[in-house]
Amino acid sequence: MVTERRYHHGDLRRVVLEAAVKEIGVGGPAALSMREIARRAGVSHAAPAHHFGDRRGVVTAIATEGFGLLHLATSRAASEPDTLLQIALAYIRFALEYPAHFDVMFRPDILRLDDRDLVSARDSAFETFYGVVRNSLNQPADAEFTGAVVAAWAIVHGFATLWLSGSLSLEFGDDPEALALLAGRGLVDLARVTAQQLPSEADERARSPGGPR
Amino acid sequence: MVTERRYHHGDLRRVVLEAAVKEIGVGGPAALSMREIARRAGVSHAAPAHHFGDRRGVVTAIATEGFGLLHLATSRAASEPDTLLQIALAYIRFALEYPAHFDVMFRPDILRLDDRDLVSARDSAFETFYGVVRNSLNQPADAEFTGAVVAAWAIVHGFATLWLSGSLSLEFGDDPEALALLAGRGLVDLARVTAQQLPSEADERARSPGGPR
DNA sequence: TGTACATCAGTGAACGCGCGTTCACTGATGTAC
DNA sequence: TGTACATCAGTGAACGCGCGTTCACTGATGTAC
Repeated sequence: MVTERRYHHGDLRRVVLEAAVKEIGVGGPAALSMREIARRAGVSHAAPAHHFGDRRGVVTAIATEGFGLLHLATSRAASEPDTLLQIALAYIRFALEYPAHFDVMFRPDILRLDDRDLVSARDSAFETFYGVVRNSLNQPADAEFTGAVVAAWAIVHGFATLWLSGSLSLEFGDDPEALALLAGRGLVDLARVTAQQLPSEADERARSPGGPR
Repeated sequence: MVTERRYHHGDLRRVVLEAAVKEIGVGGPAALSMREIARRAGVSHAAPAHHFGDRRGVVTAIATEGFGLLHLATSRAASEPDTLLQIALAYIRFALEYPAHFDVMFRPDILRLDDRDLVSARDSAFETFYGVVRNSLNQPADAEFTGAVVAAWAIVHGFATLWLSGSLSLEFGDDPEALALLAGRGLVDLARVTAQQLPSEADERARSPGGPR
């Protein structure tokens, strides 16, 4: 642990990122300012610009890191026997453990969407997710696969988002993991009713946009 | 249509709200400034404060209006025969039709969470949602009901959020309603697998935080 | 091992800008008599 | 119908503040010879 102040910081990039993450944790990505980040990182206010250009650069770097972490977490889950359940829990755990990263990952308005590293990290993470869903179903047709992926993503993403916004803990207690499992069983009950109310597969196929991509 | 400028506007509250909604549509709730709202509404920059106090006041009013609109939309769906499907579509349609309202409704950090009107509008909207889910299941036990409500909410909320962030349209086409129906069927496939991977009901009940509230 | 030089990382003063807030004001409206 | 007065809604100038950006600078590091 080097605490003495040197002129050349050596690891300023890392420190700035961590400061930004903390700052987002406090005031959300909206309130993020380069001056505030610098203050938190203990460097002059112009220093962060050296590494990231501007706010967008910082946020994009955090999002990229986030997709990397998500990829890691979901990859691990992919090797468990109960893959589908484990990857769902992994997604939710990731969001709750890294709320600032998660927040920023889905905000196209404050990201450099065309950033190479971001795109590549995002793609890796999602390929893993898609792969797990596909393998969990039994040789799914394309439309079936698309629907399942979107449904799976929506439910874990929705759960994480609602929990982070405080909407769930307000009414359903303070143990997210237990509630997620409860929701998993609720999903089964729900699907039974949904199956009866959906238009027939033929109707749906006629309306659908086709397979993925 | 009165276009002449009068000193007393008469309906400034309404106009300010609409200006704020448009502004949020452009730059997100983060970038919202009272000066910009006033500019858009065509009044002096100090006028909006007269009605709303500050930014939080404006945002809280928009969120309140949003919960009112959601309540309206879901109430209508509640009287359809295929209630569960209809309320899900209603939720998603609402979010996509009023993205600024929807955005703001789940941001505790920029709302006056204890605002009476907000709380009451929110409660009304959710009571309708809960009621529909409860009625759709067959006399559900409390834990079953909680799980189903959370699952239903998570999936529609997740779908809406992902769609609005552009994450879904990027890979799955440009027709949200068709994709939502596809996801509905995917949900059924998913539930089949999930049912096998979940811990037993007994295990789950032992872990669960109990019923709602 | 030493020296010269280019490059890189970070500093700190200065700037102009848009913001929220305050405040004395003015125009419009409603009410009492 | 007229007048006086209180109240309300909106104005516009002024303020201080934090921001991003720019720029000449300086300290540290790496490399060539």
